[in-house]
This record gives sequence, C-alpha cells and structure tokens, in this order.
Amino acid sequence: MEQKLFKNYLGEKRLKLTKERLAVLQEVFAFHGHFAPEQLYFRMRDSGSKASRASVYRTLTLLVECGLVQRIARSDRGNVYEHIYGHGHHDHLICSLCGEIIEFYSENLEKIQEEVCRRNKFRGVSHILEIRGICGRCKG
Amino acid sequence: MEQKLFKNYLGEKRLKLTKERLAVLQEVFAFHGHFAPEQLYFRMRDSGSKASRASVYRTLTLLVECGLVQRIARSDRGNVYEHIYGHGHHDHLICSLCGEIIEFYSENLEKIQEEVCRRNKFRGVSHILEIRGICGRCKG
DNA sequence: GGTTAATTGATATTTAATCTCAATTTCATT
DNA sequence: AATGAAATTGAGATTAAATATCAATTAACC
Ligand SMILES: [Mn+2]
Ligand SMILES: [Mn+2]
Ligand SMILES: [Zn+2]
Ligand SMILES: [Zn+2]
Repeated sequence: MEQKLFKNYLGEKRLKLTKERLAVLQEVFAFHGHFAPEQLYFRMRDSGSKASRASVYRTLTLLVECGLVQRIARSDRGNVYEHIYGHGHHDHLICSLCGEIIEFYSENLEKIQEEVCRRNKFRGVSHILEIRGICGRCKG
Repeated sequence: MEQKLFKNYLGEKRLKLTKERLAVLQEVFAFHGHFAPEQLYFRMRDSGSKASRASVYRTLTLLVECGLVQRIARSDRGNVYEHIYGHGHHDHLICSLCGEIIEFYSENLEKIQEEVCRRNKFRGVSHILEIRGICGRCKG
C-alpha cells in the first residue's frame, strides 16, 4: 500500500521508482520505531539491501514530502524519523535522563493548533511538538 | 536583572562569573530576535567583546539551563535560540516559503500539555512546538 | 596575597549532511 | 526490443555545527 502511494507521488513529480528508493521504503516500513538516517543506512547494509548513504538521505526527504514518513525531532545528533503511514499522527515526550520516548496524541491539542493557525492567517502543514522532561521511571 | 539571575544560578552551582560569560549574556539580551550560536559569536567579534567560539557555546548551554534563554528550534543548519527573560514563553509558526517566524502563545495549549504530562506520569520541563506551513502573505 | 578548582581558547576532532560528477538506470517513445 | 533523453546513483570530497583537548589563565574563597 505504501508502495503504491510512493509510486503515485513519484509519478506525479516525474521521478523514477528505482530499486534503491524501493529498498529504502521497505526498510523504513519493516522497522517499527524511531530511527536516525545513519541507523537506517547501516541496517540496510547489514540486511543486504543496497543503497548508498546519499540515496538513503535523498529518499528520506522524498518520503517525508509525500507524507509516508515524518521527521519527529532534531536531536543533538541529527534528525530522527519514523514511518507514519498506518499509524496516524502523534507527538512525543522525551526523557532527558534516559532518552525514553513516549508517544501521545491529543485531539484537543491538534484543534487548538488549528485555531492558532486560523488566528494568524497561517496554513498549517505539519508540526513538531517535543516535550522534554523526566519520565516516571527516572523520577523514581 | 538578568545578570543578577545568572549570577545566582552560577553561585548555586559553584560556577564562576567570568567576563566572557558576562559578555555573552549582554550580547544575548542586547539583541532582540532569534539567533544561531555562530551568529552570536560573530556579532560579538564585530562589536569588540571577546569570547571564544567554545565559550559562546558553553555559555549558551548555561543560559538555557537557568531559563534565561530557550532553544526554539533546530534548523537545518544548527540550533536557534532567543532570550526569554522578560518576554515569557511562546511558540512559533514558521513559513516554509519565506522563512517568516510568527510568535504566539496559547494558555490553552500549555494547559493541555500539562495534562498530557500528568497522564503519562511525566514531569515536563520544556517543549518545542514548531508549526510549519504557509504564512498569510505567501498564500497570497 | 595565596591556594585551588574552574575556565578559557587555539586548535584538532567528530560527525551529520550535502555536494560532485562520471557512469548507470529508468521510462516514454518508437 | 531498441533508442534516447533525463533522472539517478554512489564513492569520495566537502561543508559546517558542535564538541573535545589541555596548557595557560583566572575567579572565588580563605
Ligand atoms: Mn513516534
Ligand atoms: Mn520567538
Ligand atoms: Zn527517563
Ligand atoms: Zn511566508
């Protein structure tokens, strides 16, 4: 299903569905969790599918553009992504001590953001909400 | 006033109030707007106050820790900061076309975030909410 | 003033991400 | 299936933000 969507997106933009792009897509959807581009690149090397580092980065950008993947944070060490198709949008609580990432979704929060956009004559397209603090386990 | 707060913070932590740290603090509060560490560093060079690149980065971290400054985003090219003391917390709408940054504050949004933290047994310390989209002028 | 631990800064290092460009591949068209 | 134009790939170079090193300096406390 995500392949079909990706193919459509590429078609519209007169871009080509190469085996490298397909390999990145498959690896991204085979893995469930948050990942950095470098991790994705090395996981692909290990699992035998081939795509250069450059292609991994380039394809990730395309996947974000067409809405199959979202960039959820820009950590101190590079960007963090996750596939989103089939999961729906959500935001994150990030523990500064242990690094745990808790996902949440609040309808209310989304509604109020839309309201904020309206008030500012702004067409919201995406957002990153990243709440940093200390998780239950680390609080003790 | 911000000097007093910074001094207190340093005192509590047994850290020293050096002239470099003071120079960074002053430059940060002399400038009203969003800035990258490198910009701050070069602005200081130009205006004659001296602090090495390392000290600028190190001091920024301290200023964030004590709440005088917030990191508001990680752009494609590094972090973006702004001084916050005397302005209060706010979040940002960022236009993907022209780069304009609109500030906003929503009491409701903050309340709901607290609620989300409570539900997840999480102690929220800070957050970054960055809504990307298209501003009124660019919509046409 | 003397002691001590913190700090500075020039420089090297790390590392994510992008760029380069010749060689290759896709894909629409014969 | 062959052709050709345009897009894509990838190895390696490059960029640039941020951090680490560590000898020399400095602030803070007595
Ligand atoms: Mn997630
Ligand atoms: Mn602001
Ligand atoms: Zn934790
Ligand atoms: Zn705009």
